[in-house]
Amino acid sequence: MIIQLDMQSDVPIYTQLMNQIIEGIARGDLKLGEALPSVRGLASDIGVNLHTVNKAYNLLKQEGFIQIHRQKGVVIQPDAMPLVTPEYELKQHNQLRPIIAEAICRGMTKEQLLQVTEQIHKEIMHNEKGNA
Amino acid sequence: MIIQLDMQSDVPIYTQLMNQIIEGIARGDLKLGEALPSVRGLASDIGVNLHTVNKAYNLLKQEGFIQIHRQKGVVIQPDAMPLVTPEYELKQHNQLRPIIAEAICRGMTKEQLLQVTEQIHKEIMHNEKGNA
Amino acid sequence: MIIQLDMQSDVPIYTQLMNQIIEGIARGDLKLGEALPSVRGLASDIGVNLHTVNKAYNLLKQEGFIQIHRQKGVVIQPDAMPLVTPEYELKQHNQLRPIIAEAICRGMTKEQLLQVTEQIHKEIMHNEKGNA
Amino acid sequence: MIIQLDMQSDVPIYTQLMNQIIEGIARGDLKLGEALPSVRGLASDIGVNLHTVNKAYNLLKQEGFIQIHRQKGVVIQPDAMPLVTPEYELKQHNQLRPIIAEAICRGMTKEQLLQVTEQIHKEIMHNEKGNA
DNA sequence: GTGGTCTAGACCACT
DNA sequence: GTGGTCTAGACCACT
Repeated sequence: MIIQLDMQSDVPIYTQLMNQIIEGIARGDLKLGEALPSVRGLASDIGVNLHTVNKAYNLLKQEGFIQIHRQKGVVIQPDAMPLVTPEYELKQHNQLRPIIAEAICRGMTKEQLLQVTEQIHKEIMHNEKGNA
Repeated sequence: MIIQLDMQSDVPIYTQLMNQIIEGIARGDLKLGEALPSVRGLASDIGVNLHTVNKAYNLLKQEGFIQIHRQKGVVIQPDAMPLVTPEYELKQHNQLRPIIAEAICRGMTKEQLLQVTEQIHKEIMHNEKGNA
Repeated sequence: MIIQLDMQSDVPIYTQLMNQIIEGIARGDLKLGEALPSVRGLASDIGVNLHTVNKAYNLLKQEGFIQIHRQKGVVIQPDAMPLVTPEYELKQHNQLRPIIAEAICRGMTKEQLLQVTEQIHKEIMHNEKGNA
Repeated sequence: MIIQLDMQSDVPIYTQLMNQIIEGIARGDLKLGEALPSVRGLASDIGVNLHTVNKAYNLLKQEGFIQIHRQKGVVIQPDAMPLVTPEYELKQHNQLRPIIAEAICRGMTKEQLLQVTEQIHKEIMHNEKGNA
């Protein structure tokens, strides 16, 4: 999978990394149980410090997206993705709310908003290679 | 309008302030041309640093949501809200994408995602006092 | 509160730090809502790197023992300590089991084991200064 | 005796192995003088590295739980288990202390703590096949 | 070779 | 002044 980072962005690199990996899973580029590059391997590939990759991996592990084995390395969670918990619903709500509020201010209709959402959903699922 | 801040959150206070004001406009609590409290007034009202309110106001001005006059003070943009520019569309896209990707990972269907979006849209518009 | 670290121990420093703070709360030396030293302050006080303190603080925050405010600094969770969750019970069980098994091997009776437990409990609660 | 390893756990495998064998002795599944599988045999049985089994066996030997003979192979210490030495008491104390401190923080009473200890003791002794 | 821990040091965001 | 992020580099534990 190709990781694309924007070093100018004010989104922390480790967050961008997490997002890229999560999207990789969503679109099926990364299959459940599939191996990810080692911390040092990925770090040197994308030209960032090992600790930055480590932080991203550890947070993904905490949230249940990946497993880290001390010797075998890192794999996408083989059993099942984390589910929609109440905590997640709250987090998602808090993330979406200001985005939707701004859209309303700027005159987007509900229909336009839903269309954008659907469009992004399609973009992600489009290259989908089938993730169980 | 009542400002609700979460001092525990890791969302910067100035960002929360911006979000609250933008949502206030979206729901019609804040009308076009309406006066906002002075920097000092708001800061002491909600118990935050002067610089924090200042930063929020300045960013809102930059984005075109408010006007700041030396004499008249701060008012919601009287003429018209900023519109849906290509830059805004890009920003919105970049904000929504990782949220939608995570939702897909966790097994939310497109329909559930649209429902959540519609639900939040309704929440914001509900207390609407008419600025459509 | 005095922090005592054993630099020779194979228990990671950040874990020792966590343990010391948790025991400080247990014995009432650290009251709910009380301020803890800043990351850098504590690091220089006890002669370890800032990142080591940071890791301990962040894990304690994750588990709900402390709150971290970006500017105000670090405080013991003011509202209430984390409770006995099923996850915690499992963790505790897994920690205690091998300890108890070894004690049995070495010929300790159940009574002796309970006595040791009670003794340590008393040691911790002894200097207790009253924690709500 | 059945060895149960958790490859996901961050407890090192050699430690898990040691714990399982010690618990096997505690519960009487492994009798004094009883033969243990060879390093190679056990390693291939449970699918772990030779060195891992070796490390576990060597540490168990150091602590006096097993004997390793060039010819006869590995046996549970035939004469008597290691006893409660001052060093062991110190180690046990250091292991139990942070566990008990956290339990106190989370609001467990002394009685609940003793109950958990007793419960685990019973779990281990229950399948006991007599080596009291 | 893998991740884990720790250090030293820098710059940034926030208030 | 506070914590957050990132780098460069080292040694260790585990297999």
